[in-house]
Amino acid sequence: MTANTLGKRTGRKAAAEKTEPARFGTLDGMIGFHLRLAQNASFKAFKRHTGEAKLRPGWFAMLSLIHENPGITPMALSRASGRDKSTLTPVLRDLQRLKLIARETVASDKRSYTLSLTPLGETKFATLAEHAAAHDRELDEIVGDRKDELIRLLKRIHSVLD
Amino acid sequence: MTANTLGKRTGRKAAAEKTEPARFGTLDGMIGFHLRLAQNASFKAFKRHTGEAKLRPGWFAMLSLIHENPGITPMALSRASGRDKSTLTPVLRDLQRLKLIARETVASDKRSYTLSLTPLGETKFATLAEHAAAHDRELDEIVGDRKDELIRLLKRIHSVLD
DNA sequence: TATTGTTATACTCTATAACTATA
DNA sequence: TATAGTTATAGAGTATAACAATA
Repeated sequence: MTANTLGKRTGRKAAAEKTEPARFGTLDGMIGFHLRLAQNASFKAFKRHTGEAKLRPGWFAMLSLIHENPGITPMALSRASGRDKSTLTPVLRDLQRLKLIARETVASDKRSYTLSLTPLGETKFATLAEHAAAHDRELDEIVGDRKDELIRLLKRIHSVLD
Repeated sequence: MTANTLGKRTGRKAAAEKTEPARFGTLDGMIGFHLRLAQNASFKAFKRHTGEAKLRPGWFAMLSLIHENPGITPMALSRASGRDKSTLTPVLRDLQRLKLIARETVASDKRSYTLSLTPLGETKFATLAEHAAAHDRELDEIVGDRKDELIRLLKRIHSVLD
């Protein structure tokens, strides 16, 4: 057994893997498989970038959508983020506990309420956006000039399948 | 509030959403965000295709890799599937309990063992592969002739980041 | 009757750390 | 010392179903 002389380097796999890679077969031509691998790798990289800033992965999209759509309701947020409404409750509770978002009752519908970022939330969002941007720049470098093409395809997958 | 007259159609969002969509802002240009949405949509579609066949999402890649690489060890499987070795243990236990895979001790290293599909495992794999292929054909239709390009980009994201 | 938001519950995928038995 | 595999534990993301309040 060829020993691996390299230690683990903060979440990335050892560079010089001596064992020959496995064959992927039909898996190699499957979009779904590579989608999962890429998303997982991106997710881990995102945590590397934002972990220090105490940014929970699910938070950034929420803060960003509320920032862009002040007065948005949880239901609209659910649709925009592609997550079930029930998954929003704990996230919004956490964000409010941290005073990053504010809820306001809406006269026209007493069941619902509107969401907006507090000044503190805006400040925090700006910081988080920098980290997220750094992450996405890393992705940008990888895909190069095919970025628009890639996003277009990913959007289409989401909109057609979901 | 404009009422939505359409019922839910097995996991897909209502077609004619009357509420105007939210603005995405910078999120719209972020690869990571769309990667998550696309992967999630693909995952849900995969479950729609394979749910009847009792195919747990994580199983197909495992069976496929063992099928393609008979005699592969758990560690090699871990690297190939992009999952930590500790996450393989319960999956392999389940697959063995169902008599789909077989373990064999390897003389050269008593710590490890090799994996292969049983005849039953091969049969089951063939069935599952059909369902998975149906799913991927759905993805193929969506991306059209950009499939190779897409897979190339996804592979690069995975290999560079992980 | 239908919808909004909450709660309860559960499932999947994933990771880290500590452990054993080897190497 | 380092590696293979297991176990224990935890966290993130997600979903469904039932519920109360309101539309």
